[in-house]
Amino acid sequence: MNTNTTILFADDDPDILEMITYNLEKEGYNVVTATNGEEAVALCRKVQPELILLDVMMPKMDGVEVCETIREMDIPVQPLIAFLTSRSEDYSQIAGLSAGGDDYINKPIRPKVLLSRVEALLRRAPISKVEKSSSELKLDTDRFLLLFKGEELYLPKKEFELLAFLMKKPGIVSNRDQIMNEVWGDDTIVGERTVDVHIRKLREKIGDQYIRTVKGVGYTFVEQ
Amino acid sequence: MNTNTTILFADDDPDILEMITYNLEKEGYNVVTATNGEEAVALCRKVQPELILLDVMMPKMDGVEVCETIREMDIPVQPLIAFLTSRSEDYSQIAGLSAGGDDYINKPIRPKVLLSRVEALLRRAPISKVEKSSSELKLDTDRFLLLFKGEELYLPKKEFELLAFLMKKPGIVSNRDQIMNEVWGDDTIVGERTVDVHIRKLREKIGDQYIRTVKGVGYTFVEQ
DNA sequence: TACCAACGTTAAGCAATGGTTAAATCCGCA
DNA sequence: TGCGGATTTAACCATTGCTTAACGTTGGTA
Repeated sequence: MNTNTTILFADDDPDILEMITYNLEKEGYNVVTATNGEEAVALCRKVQPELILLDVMMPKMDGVEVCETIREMDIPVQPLIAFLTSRSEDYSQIAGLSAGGDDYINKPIRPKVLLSRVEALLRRAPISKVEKSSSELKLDTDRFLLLFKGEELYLPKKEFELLAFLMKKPGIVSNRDQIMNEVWGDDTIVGERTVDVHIRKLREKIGDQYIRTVKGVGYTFVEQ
Repeated sequence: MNTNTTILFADDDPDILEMITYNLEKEGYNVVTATNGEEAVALCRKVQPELILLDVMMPKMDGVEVCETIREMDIPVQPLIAFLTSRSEDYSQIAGLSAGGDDYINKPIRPKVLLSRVEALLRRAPISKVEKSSSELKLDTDRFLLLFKGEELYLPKKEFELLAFLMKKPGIVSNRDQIMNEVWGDDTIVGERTVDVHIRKLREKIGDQYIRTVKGVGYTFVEQ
């Protein structure tokens, strides 16, 4: 059975909450529920679920916000996140997935469909989920500071955002376009050398070993 | 770009085929198309795509049958499979996903939605991380590095892409035209000896035993 | 054996790319 | 408005990696 798998389910409708919980528990999953976004974030930190089912429209914090918050959280294993929504418009789907979501399930929810989907999501989750943050270097996005070898280092905004972006996907190579879109925004156009200069300033502060250049491709954060 | 990612797209409607192909290629994916189920299965075996987009209703063999056939195939890496359908009934979704599909996309297809979905699927795909192959030699396409006898080896872009291309179809002989089209692109024309030189540099780094020359035909990656 | 085509090898030149630096500009703030 | 740090640009430099050309080697074939 699925007794080792914890699913966090967040929805503001108690009827749906109850129905889905019943169905998931019948399959042997551990289910934890939240009725608003803030509760979902708190519970995620506490129980560290494998999968989160997020209603998009919720009080306090909507699903997309919750997703973004969780994706920036410093937790050992990032959960899978699937959105539930009755809105089927394009923009909603894109907003959800680009916020770091893994799937999108339309309301009204049919238990059997949901179970199939949950199964498919978990089946595909990477097996080796031991994601360790480098011990010497930690980013505190709330306080906007960098913990480097025990000391607190305040970085300028752009440098901080650039480092945060790279650290979000350690090991994965991001190209200049991706970096500029994410850190500067789609509408801002800056010169080719701008990124380099910020990379240089970061390397000046934290050393060369953390950011690797992949020529012709981009940059990547290297875990130590 | 996504030049290392091949997507097989199967649909019996040539208009949809063209539109989606255009959009995927714009993002840099390699797209291979089929107009019926049997063709899809044959092409899957041949090109070994990372992702297959399957129309559910097709002549000869429907999408679900294709999926089942592929999931039973003995290929080095099982592709991700997503279904496309205009039927949104429950039974169809469940049939699709329990046949071993990874996702379900409703028609009518909106290009932007599809691209988000494709991206989300590939982002999380365990198979695209470390290419399964000989124990001594592993390619990590996200990190742009080669794991060779336990050590990390950074290869220059072209060498990496060339090796990735060959390793994608171990045992299958690729001729120079195929290699140049895939690694260099259709529009770039380089001399005959260029490929040889890159092959040589690769052999210098990983030894002669992995890449075999088939005179008059091309090169092939040899599994150890 | 002599020839030819195909592939291998080498080194050199060149183009692309990123690194570096300093100066200019921007921007918030008093 | 002027200051100071942050950001961006521009110009130049260094390095890497790509390509080519010239020549060497091999293996098949008449």
